[in-house]
Amino acid sequence: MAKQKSNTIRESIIDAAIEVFARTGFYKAKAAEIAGKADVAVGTIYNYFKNKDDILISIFNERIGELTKSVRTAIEKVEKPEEKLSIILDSTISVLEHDRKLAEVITIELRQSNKFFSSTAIASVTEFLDLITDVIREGQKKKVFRLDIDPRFVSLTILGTIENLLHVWVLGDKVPELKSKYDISLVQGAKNLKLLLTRGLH
Amino acid sequence: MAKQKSNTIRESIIDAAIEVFARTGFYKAKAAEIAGKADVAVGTIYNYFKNKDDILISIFNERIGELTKSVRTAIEKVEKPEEKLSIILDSTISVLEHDRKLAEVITIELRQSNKFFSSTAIASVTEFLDLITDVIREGQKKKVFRLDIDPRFVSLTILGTIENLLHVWVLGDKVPELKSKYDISLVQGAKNLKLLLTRGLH
Amino acid sequence: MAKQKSNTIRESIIDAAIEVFARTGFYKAKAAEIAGKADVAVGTIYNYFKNKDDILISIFNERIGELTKSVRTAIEKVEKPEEKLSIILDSTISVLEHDRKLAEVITIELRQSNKFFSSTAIASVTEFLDLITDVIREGQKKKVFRLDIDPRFVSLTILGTIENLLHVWVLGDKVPELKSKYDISLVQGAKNLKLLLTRGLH
Amino acid sequence: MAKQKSNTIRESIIDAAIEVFARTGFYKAKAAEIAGKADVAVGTIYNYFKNKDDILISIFNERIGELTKSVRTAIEKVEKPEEKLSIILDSTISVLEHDRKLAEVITIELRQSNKFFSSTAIASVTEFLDLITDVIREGQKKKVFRLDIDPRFVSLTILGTIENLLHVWVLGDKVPELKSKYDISLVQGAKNLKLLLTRGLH
DNA sequence: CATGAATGAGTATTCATTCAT
DNA sequence: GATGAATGAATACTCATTCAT
Repeated sequence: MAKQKSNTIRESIIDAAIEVFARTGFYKAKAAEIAGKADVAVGTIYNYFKNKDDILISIFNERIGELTKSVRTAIEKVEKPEEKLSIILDSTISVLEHDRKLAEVITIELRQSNKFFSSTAIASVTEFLDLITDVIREGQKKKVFRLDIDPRFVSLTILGTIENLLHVWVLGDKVPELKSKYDISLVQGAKNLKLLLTRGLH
Repeated sequence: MAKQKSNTIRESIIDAAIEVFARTGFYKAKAAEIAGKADVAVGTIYNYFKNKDDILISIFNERIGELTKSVRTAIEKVEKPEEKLSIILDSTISVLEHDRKLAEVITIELRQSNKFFSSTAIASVTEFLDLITDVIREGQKKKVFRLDIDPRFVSLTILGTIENLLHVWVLGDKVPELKSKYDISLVQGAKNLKLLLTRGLH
Repeated sequence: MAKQKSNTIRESIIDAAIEVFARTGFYKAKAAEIAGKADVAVGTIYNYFKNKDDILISIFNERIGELTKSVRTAIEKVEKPEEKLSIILDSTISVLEHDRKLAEVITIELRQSNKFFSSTAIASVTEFLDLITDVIREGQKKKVFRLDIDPRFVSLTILGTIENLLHVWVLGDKVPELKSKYDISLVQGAKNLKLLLTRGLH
Repeated sequence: MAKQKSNTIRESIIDAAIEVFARTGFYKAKAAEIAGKADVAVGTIYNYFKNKDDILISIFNERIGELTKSVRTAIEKVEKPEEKLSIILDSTISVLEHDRKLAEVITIELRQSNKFFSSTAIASVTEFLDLITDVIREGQKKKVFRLDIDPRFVSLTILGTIENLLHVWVLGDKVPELKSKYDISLVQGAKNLKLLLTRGLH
């Protein structure tokens, strides 16, 4: 019960932080505002997180972790690597499309925490990358994917593409010039990416 | 002569800023340290730049501008879109490979300025994206590239891939775990990207 | 209790500020020195006041407000306008004579805040002026004061005289030349002012 | 010729400074803006004045000096102390009414220079006060003014009244509330002051 | 655990003044 | 004398974090 309540408070802090980080940016985000939105006292934040960096890293680890986990589950019962790849793209896009604030945090704010690169967060990304890399490797082993392309490279391409699609999407409102020129929906982007990979990988 | 000297001072400030931004991060970069490295007084910085943001944006605009320009020049005399695309990748990678600090700034620091997105900097990126998009469009018109892929999407993919290759490269020293797993050289990356696109776009 | 304590802190900041403003001048007054004298941290000042201007204006409003209030109370039970006027002068002088630091702030520092004139502070002065103006008007209505003099003018004269008496008094120590020539005590000044007005207004 | 030119430059700096001080306030006035308005280089200011304080003090000394001098000249040929007093008021008001910017500087900005009180400027004011004091003393000797009022007090009253009339006049545009209530023209103020003194001093 | 008042380290920016030309 | 680029001291204010209640 106490645990339950604690979890609730922790969650509301994280939710508030996502919102504030997304709008204000990590460095300009104020603990007081996060506390206000979470409806707790400022000090309470520090009962659940070591510091501001810790909030950002937690958001990242937990949410990316969830994403990776749900994607992994989704491809578990599937056999064909091509199909797995397709599902990875679809489910990733789907999650982010329905949690725009999270997408904003990931895309824009992630790199703003100085301590980020020395933290466990890098592991979260690597885990996601590994998921893709493994699928490609498997496909190569099964001879459905060409062998002359580095599987790790493919995962970097996929992640990079998704990041930029998110970037344009998220920036859309703030930068009309960009939106008018490069307004590709996440879904359309995913479709294109599949087209490119399908032929590019064979 | 005075102009010459001014340019020299401006340049040394920019060089110092690139170095400091890359190591410290934009937000933690101190004006005093930039001034120290540039061998000028703190106040002198503000004779050449409006504020810290202005330095970052200037670096970006000028350097990306140069990159775009040199890439544009490189493909000018070439006819075939496939060849153009290949040259774009090669020259981009080549410039960045020989200017690691620039790569660091682009990759890590670029998104740390809040004012970035409301500035002219977005135009610099767009210009680079447009360059690629136009080549793809041209290829589609000439029927050498498939028509069912959005040219704008391709430029986002290419940019995203380059960004992540840079990211891994630049992060390499700081994050050994990542390096050991995803250590792909820029050149190797470019090669892979060409392989992927060659078949993926036809 | 908490409220009590807060008031105490606020008061000690105001007291410290009065002292520092009076000695250093508003613009040269350092937040750190005020904090030091008030025995609080610098940041604490900003928990109670928006900025330096706000301190000055608060001092002014509150102290002048008290003055006006005490003067108003003093003349409440009195009937004759001449008597009221006399009491106004006496009580004003009396308050200021016993709070020299307040006198210094009013005299020397008051006009040093740029934001002063667009603030509520002007209302405090006006209130004091109105008090006098009303008494004069009342006297005119009762035909004890001549009708050919503008009541508002009289209040400006009285205020101006008090200001200059304060000025000379306060400056005395700093400027010996002035003191030796124009050393009129507040009480002597008030006496003279009454003599001037008694006949001048009839 | 060189002297001529120098004087011209010095004058234009003073004129520019009066304007800038009056609008911006002494502390916020920038040397660069004064230089700009005076159409000289920043460094040139320092060929004519020791520092910013020196400009303000010079303005004060010279202009008040001129005022005192012209007032003194005006009353020279007059015999009666009552008439002298009247002329003092009229000419003072007249000068200030036609040089509003100077009035602003005198009224609002004068006290903002920290070094003011230790300078020669105090002598300028004293000189002006003495002028009035002497006239009153003379009147007392001639038995046209009552003897029970301190002549020095009278000069403080007159100066204080003029200051406040100026203050209201000058503040008029900035503070509508004050203007609507206490809008007395300088001329009307002078007239009232004469009425008050005529009877008050006899 | 929750609170939120108190803390004080930390820094971008300004601008009067200088001085080499 | 005139210039104006370079200087660098000087400081109000912020805000993450603490800790007594």
